[in-house]
Amino acid sequence: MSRMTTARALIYETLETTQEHMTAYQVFDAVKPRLPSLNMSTVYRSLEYLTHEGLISVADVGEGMPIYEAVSNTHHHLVCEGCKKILIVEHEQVKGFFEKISQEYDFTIHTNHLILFGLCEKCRRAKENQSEELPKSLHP
Amino acid sequence: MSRMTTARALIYETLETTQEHMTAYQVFDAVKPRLPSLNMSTVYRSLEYLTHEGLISVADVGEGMPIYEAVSNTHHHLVCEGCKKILIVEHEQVKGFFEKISQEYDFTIHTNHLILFGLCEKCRRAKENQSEELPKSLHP
DNA sequence: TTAGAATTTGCATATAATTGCAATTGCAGA
DNA sequence: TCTGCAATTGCAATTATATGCAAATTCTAA
Ligand SMILES: [Zn+2]
Ligand SMILES: [Zn+2]
Ligand SMILES: [Zn+2]
Ligand SMILES: [Zn+2]
Repeated sequence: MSRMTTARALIYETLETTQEHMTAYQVFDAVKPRLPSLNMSTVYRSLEYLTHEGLISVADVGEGMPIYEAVSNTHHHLVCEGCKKILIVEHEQVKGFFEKISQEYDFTIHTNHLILFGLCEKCRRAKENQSEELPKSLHP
Repeated sequence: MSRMTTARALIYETLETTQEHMTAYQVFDAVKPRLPSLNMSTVYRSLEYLTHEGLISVADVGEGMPIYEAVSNTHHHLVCEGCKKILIVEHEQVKGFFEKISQEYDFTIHTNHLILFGLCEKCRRAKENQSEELPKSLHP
């Protein structure tokens, strides 16, 4: 049977308290003082465990390492590929879509932290003022 | 200016021809015979480049390494966390949602390969026949 | 063509993440 | 409380991915 050990509890508590996205290393740095024996393997394994239990979520926002956060108020993100800004999307805006897909494909969706990439309004405008520069050999 | 080099072109061609999801290593193995000097660093850098150009897409389906594929017919996936099965979702089913979010947040969505995790119908039923087993200390 | 500038590649190295295994810890039952 | 089993952890080693830099390649324009 699986166990909620000291390491796992402290890691979860940290994410829950911080209420911020943290990388595995940030979690390690935050918990280490309270659990000096803590090892990076344990951090990785605990994060995987907590994710699997649905207590935290992990997201790759394309900049370096994946980030983890406690699952409390379900939400999602828009990540701008231009300025790297991360916006929050309320679950309310996504719910309907999930339900539709669930029904259509008879599939229960667990994903609770959707990451959508694209361009924010500012970056889109900035880009419109440049001529497209495709690699030459791919030009029509 | 960026260049469509031999390595990049062969890597893209491989993904385009195969029409399958491939890991970085599978791409390497497939291209190496035609370009013996090929190096894994180049594979990783080329895949990153092609992704950035929007020619291929990358997805982490939770099983081992990320997988790459040519962007041709836009589609998405449902990944069952029980049996690991990967279903295809037509873009038609997603389009409306993307448009709604785009308008609501004034954000141009580029994401073209959405991965949603959950449970397929079979695995959901299988699970319903088990008593939930939460870690003891988290029980209410 | 050919020279020169700019980009990309290979290689070596660094960093991130995973895994096998023995030691430790947590839990259930006596 | 104590005992014994099973799950977890630390550590070392492995694998996956990223990066600095010099050499090679590609492109441009003379
Ligand atoms: Zn978030
Ligand atoms: Zn932006
Ligand atoms: Zn796909
Ligand atoms: Zn399934």
